[in-house]
Amino acid sequence: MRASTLPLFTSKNDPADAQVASHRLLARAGYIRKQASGLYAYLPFGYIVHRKVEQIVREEMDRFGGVEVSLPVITPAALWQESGRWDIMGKEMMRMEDRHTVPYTLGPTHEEAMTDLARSFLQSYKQLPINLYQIGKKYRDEIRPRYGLIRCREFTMKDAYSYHATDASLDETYQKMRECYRSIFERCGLKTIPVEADSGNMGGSGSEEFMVASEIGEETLLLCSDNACGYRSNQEKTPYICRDALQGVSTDIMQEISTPNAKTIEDVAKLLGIDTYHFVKAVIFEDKENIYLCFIPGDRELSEVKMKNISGATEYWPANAETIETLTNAKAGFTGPVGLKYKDTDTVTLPAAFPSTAEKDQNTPTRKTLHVYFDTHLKGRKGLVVGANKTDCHLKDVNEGRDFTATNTHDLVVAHAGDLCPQCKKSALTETRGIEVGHIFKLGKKYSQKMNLTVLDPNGKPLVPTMGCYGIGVGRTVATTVEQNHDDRGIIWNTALSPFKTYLVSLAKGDTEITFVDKLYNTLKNAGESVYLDDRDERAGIKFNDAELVGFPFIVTVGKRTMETGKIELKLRRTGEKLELTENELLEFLRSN
RNA sequence: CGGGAUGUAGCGCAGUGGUAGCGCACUUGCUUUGGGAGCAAGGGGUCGUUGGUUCAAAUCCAAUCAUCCCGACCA
Repeated sequence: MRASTLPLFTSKNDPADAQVASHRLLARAGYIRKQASGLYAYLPFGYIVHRKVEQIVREEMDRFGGVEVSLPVITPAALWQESGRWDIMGKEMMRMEDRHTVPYTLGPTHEEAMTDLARSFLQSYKQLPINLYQIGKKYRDEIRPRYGLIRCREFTMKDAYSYHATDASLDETYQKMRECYRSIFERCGLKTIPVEADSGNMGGSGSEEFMVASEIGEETLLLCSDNACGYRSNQEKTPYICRDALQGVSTDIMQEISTPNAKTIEDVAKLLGIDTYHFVKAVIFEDKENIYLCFIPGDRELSEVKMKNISGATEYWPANAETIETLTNAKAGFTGPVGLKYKDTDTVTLPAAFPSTAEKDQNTPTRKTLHVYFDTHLKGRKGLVVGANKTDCHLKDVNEGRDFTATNTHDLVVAHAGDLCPQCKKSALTETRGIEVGHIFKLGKKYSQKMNLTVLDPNGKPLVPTMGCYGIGVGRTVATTVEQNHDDRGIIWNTALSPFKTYLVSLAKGDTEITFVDKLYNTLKNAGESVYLDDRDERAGIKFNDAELVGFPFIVTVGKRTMETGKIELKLRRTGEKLELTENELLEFLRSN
């Protein structure tokens, strides 16, 4: 292709809103252009790269047993109502109505749509397993789009959904997809870290995220410092294992102490000279129908992800001051597990002072239910300091099992670097930031069940298939590849993703030289080489700079010097290494690279 | 949704009440021509929008929209 046909859209200025390398370079090198916040147009080079990633994904998915289909971008709300997610998905779902005021969504994901398609033709276990995928646009009304292609409101995703008669079959496909994803990212030249992950409100069990390590990553990964162990996990998912399980020294009888105006754990810890580790922190949330009371070690934060997974809560908020006072007889900051007014068991239907605000039919009880959770690390602890459920008072020398009982224990707190690896239980965890580019997980029967997808099993009995779900962000793959492969002059593509393999800089003046360049260009093309000829009427410097900015792997320069020496100059974009080659040597080089 | 900031030419920016500017880009001509050329001459903006204050508003005030940053949420 020639620049006179397929122009460059490079710019000397960085866009003012670009914070990160991939955004800055993709914009400046003319690959993408912003149309609105989180919405990007792909210019010719950008779209070529995008299609190349899609094609790699397609080839590998096909190789590992995927079957490509294409679903509408718009999904009727009815399908989302069937799965129950219409109300659960929050404001990030783009919603719309047609002229008849029928509600739809611009699909943020397609579990429902694909399962609806699958149930239209799946009738027998003999048709399983099947792994259906599509490559298409997804929409999420992100609170804050940022980092160019890394966090958009419209983005292209490959999403696959597999259906299985047995868990063993699901596991087999899941393992294939693990292999498939490794292969995809390797072909793209993208180094990813596969980590154990939380499956969020998708539901399900086994889950692996493919992360790209990056300081701009929006997720935190915890890795075992012992390579032999190899444990890698999303912080959201990582179980907390305390490194030094200290026991409080005192086993004295529990006593009440006055702690006026000491509301935070830090205040009281300072007052008493006791480490926050020995405190019990109470975190209270409520939603329309429930109150969630979580007790965790005082030196830790509650993991809302873990809390959500355990409680099933979706739209909740921190309990307000009145709720806490009514619940505990004390102001916020003095809640503790000893002598809780309403707690006999772990879940209690509260009195009328706690009306449920859920708008349901009259038969629904109008009282909230209290759920009490303890972090496992509180089990068996002695010498604790806890809120006394009395304003300005705490209790010290509190022993679990004697003064209160931690039933309903869960892993509730956020793990951090320095905690013990939950796998080898010997080494400490270290922390890295990461960007998620792919995610595979075992979904289970959540959607197939709710959407009434059944096939007949060998005995002629209905069977609800179990599902897997596998996603890759195409734009994110492009962006993170640039994040990993650039220098101060521009992007550095590998041959698999580069819009063109060779950037042919023509410095030709006069008919002889121009004829020579045209001939070389045609020779390369006829040899099946992907080559971009910069035939613009520009100065050498501009062409060299643009060539390096757009980042094709090989830069070939032809001009007066070529005429004099008979040698063509080849520069390797990545290393900067220069070679002087004859035309045949050049052809040979390109053929083998 | 909370906190902060910014909207002036295609892009990047200056302009604190008195005739709308700079760099790059763009057009034309001449010179130059292997690492972002020089000279000359040009074109292009109802200063985000609406309202207010004022003899006078890009500039002050209000509202509104948009964009960006920090936080909470998410692929």
